[in-house]
Amino acid sequence: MAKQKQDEGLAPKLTINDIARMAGVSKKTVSRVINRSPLLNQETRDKVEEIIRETGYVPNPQARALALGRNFLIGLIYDNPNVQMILSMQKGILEALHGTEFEMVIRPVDRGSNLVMDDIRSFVTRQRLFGVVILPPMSENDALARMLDEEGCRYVRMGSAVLDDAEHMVTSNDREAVAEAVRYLIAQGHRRIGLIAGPHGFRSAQERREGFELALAEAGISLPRSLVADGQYTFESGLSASESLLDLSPRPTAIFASNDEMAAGVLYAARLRGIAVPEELSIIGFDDTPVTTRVWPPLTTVRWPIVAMGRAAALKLIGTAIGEGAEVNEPSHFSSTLIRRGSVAPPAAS
Amino acid sequence: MAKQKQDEGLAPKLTINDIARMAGVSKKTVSRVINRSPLLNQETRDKVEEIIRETGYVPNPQARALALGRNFLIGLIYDNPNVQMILSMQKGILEALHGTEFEMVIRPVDRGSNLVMDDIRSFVTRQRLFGVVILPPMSENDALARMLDEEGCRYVRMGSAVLDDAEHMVTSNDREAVAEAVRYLIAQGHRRIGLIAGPHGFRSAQERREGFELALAEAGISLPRSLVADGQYTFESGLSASESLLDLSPRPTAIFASNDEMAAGVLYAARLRGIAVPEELSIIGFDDTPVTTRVWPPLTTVRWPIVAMGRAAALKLIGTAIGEGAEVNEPSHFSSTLIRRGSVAPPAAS
DNA sequence: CATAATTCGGACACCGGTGTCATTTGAATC
DNA sequence: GATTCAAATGACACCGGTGTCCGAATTATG
Repeated sequence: MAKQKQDEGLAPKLTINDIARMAGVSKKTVSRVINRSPLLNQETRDKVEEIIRETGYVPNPQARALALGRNFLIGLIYDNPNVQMILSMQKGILEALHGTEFEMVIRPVDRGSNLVMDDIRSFVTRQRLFGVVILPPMSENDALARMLDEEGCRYVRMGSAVLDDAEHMVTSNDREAVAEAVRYLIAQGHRRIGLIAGPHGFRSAQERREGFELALAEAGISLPRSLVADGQYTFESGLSASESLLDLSPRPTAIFASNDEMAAGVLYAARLRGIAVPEELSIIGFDDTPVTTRVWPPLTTVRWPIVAMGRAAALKLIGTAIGEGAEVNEPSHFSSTLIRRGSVAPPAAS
Repeated sequence: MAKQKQDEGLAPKLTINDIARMAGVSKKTVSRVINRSPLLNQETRDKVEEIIRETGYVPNPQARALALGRNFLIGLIYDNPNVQMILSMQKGILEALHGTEFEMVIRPVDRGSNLVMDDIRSFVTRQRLFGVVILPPMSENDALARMLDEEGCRYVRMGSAVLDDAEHMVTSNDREAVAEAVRYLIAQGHRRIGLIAGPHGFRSAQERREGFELALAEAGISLPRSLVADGQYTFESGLSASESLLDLSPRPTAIFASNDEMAAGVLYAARLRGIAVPEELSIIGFDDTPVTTRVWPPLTTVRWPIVAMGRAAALKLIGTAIGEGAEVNEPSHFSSTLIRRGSVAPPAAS
């Protein structure tokens, strides 16, 4: 049982009382300065601010949290297997939070577990989170959004389409981005184009699929069921899903995979069978993760601005708090771009 | 200026006073039960615990943080470019923290910025962090450790070797792991083996280099300077560093890259030059990141148990707090294993 | 110039826990 | 049975902020 021996000779922390005494005002007045209360004499405000600056005083977040009944923490909730996306999102959120009093806490949850809801509820209520950012596919869960509303916890949902809840959405337009990618394949001369779809129940998977079908329909190309394979957004699933496509005769001359991991799986499968990419098979992925440039040939893909979206999400949450209360009721919409690398070529003359 | 309208009809949060009233004891007694104070009558303890269980009462972390002058947050500090490692580490830490009252907060810092120290100081003092985990190479910064000591902030340093500060270290033995990998190459018949080293100033880079040299020395193989190239632990640096090695005549028959990203760069460079891997060039990397299985051929590499190390680090920090006060003064040491995939073969007969 | 209206600042309670120290209780000792 | 002592519990201040409400100072008005 080690005794606690703390605070040996540390610079004693300044409190609001110290500042009040030094400024010759009451602590409440200092509090008003900190919180930018409008009903303050400019002189008083200047005086107190001066002292705060000189002393480098910073209010104790724990005390504020207790008094306000709300912590200065932004939660990040995800049940997503895509590490790259998660880290980019963290990066964006941290960028927005940097220099503010907010910190980010993270809660990965088990997709499928039926304790998820309780887990998240206790997460947000115990820590009295200021707000949370929810990543897809969890963000598509309306029950979760309702629960957060009930608990009085702000939230922003990242998504690939505007759901019923525009006010809380930060989105990218996956459907149109995929359509553009597929139009590019068609422009190169491809007609037999395979799709590796994402998992059922993922909104993004559906959006991407719709974009795929849209581009084909525009060009009057029919899509036999055999050219669509189901994947799980993982490398392994992309690898096995592509088997059925590559067994087809005639073989598709191009494959769109609904994310990069699966696209890497397609590439791997092609290699195993000795199919040359891009000469005999063109591949396009989605996400623009680093893997696209590590493999050979580097993969053509769709890039969506994850970091920027993370930043936007965090700003949307804390915007009111730090006094940038602009257009907070609009969904924030981002668009994606096709990144052309080496995995697409015109189909071999057949 | 939106008004704040909170707590509409939420289940009012239970406080320690409620529990005290229900149990017919003082709040201090309830506090003692919560904190497992030893000087409590067993009967009283049981009665209070019973009520706590029934009501599902959870103490307010903000209030505890204020009263104790210490928050229940574990910080993760890194200046490391390796996303995969960071996420694995997060995973390990979160695993250890799950079910406790602790949360994890993250602080990426700019390597090189001279504000780093102040940034971290304000991070740990403002939030009154319970403790922090520091990832390499930042973990090798002794000045940082001293500063944390001064501030009374617990810390654990992840590293590839035990520094002067064994008590706070969680380590893996990179040197021995690399030596084993290189012995494997030698056993396959390789004699001209190139090294792509990590950046100067990284302890892990030095350890890996030493392991490399050790294995060569054991086998009586000399290491000409030309067989060593400097990298930065990035894909691009691996790509360019391997240029000089592959230009050599005679060319090395194998290359050890100090991490997987650079190994992927070597593979890419080989592909650009039409050098067959593994027939004409064997490659071994380090870290066992997913990229090793995405490329062709899949890369032989060294796996170190990052998740387990993250878990160990977090447990080491909170161990005393949750009453598992075991061997906390020992460094926790982990060992790595060679993962054999497809990028190593005996050298072509020359 | 007296009075009312308005603005500004302060006293005090409170958020929900913990530390200190005094008090009560029961058993042990003489 | 009175005294002593240790163990168990409680009263109260305190951590460092914020909300409420009221009084003082300042200005506008009659």
